[in-house]
Amino acid sequence: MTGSYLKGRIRREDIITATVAVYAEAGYHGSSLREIARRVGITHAGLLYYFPTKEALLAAVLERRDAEDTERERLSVPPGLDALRRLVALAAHNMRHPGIVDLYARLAAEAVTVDHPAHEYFEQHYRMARGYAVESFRALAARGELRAGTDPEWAGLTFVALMDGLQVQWLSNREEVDLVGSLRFYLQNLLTVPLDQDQP
Amino acid sequence: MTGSYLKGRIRREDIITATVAVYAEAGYHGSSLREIARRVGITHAGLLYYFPTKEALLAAVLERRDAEDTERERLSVPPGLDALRRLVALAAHNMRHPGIVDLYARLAAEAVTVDHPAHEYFEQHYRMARGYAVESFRALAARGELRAGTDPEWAGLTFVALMDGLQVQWLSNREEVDLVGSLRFYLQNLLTVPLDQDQP
DNA sequence: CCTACCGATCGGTAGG
DNA sequence: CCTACCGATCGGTAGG
Repeated sequence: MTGSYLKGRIRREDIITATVAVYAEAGYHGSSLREIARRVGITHAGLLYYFPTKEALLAAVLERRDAEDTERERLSVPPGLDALRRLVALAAHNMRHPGIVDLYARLAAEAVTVDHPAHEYFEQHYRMARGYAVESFRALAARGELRAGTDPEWAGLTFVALMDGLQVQWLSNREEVDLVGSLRFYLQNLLTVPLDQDQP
Repeated sequence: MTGSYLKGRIRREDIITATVAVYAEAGYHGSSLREIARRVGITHAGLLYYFPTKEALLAAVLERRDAEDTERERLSVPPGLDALRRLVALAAHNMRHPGIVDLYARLAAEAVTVDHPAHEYFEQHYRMARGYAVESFRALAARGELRAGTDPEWAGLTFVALMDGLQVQWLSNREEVDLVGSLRFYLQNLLTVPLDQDQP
């Protein structure tokens, strides 16, 4: 039996990987199936054999990201100081994979239009991220580790927005923008305890 | 004499206004000269009589924005607390003109690619904004109005990034995101003096 | 400013 | 998966 499902699964993964790269360079609307297919070494019609429409391909890209996030979530800590530390570590990790940062910055900006196929995805994505951050700040507040008068709602909202805003600036000028340092600065300003430490 | 320069100038302004709206909806790459022309009531070839290429039209859009900013600059205050207040007021003003917020969020994200025709514009734009914010925080620090241990460099960088990040989130969900409140929350957290007050 | 056109490119389909 | 094709749309030009 030559026809193995495995081969097709690998092909799909290859296509999605190439798609992420092309989206990062040109955005969703600016990308063409032909360019993506070229990088995989097939024709655009061949690509459409695996993903029937351009939109289905976008959905697959977002689904893979969700799957990765869920995998990470499984290992993840409950909301709190460690959770915020982990988000900073995630930002540091992203800086070593600029393509992913590119992709999300571009897609998120494109998707603010309600009729964009990824609009709902990002709305939900932001809501989840905000919720996680807000819960973390609430946990800190309960332990008296949040500065007096600091509203966990505001803190969570601004923290998530800051992560995104910093990423766009960092993309456009990687020398002048210290992404991780800025996040740490921001967090430390809200805390009554040191952000680091406690690990031997 | 029927051929008045005035008519042409007005036409150009009309075209730029329509362009801003279309960019906001579709981004630069996603916009077509035909759609822009349609809104002005001419053909796309007619549009190219006024702006010889698609890129020249983009340049005109950015130039007009710069002109408006310069006009505002003329009335503007020196770096300091009033300057930061004014930036918050600008954000509040932008919320009443979502099209402009849309336009800049989308263009900025598109333009992170080095070969984008607006790349240099945004790099310069961010540098200026950061510089203005940093100078403001420095002035505050000199007057002892900045919290102890707060680095003006970090404060300026994060403030500008926060403005941008909040705008994207606000665009995607205008009910749940309080843009101005978040900015005020952030600023107040860095200050030793009340952000408001002092005006009768 | 328009009509009329160009070559290029797009997403998608038919038919194997 | 490919070849071959479709209709639609793109930015730009010629020629008035």
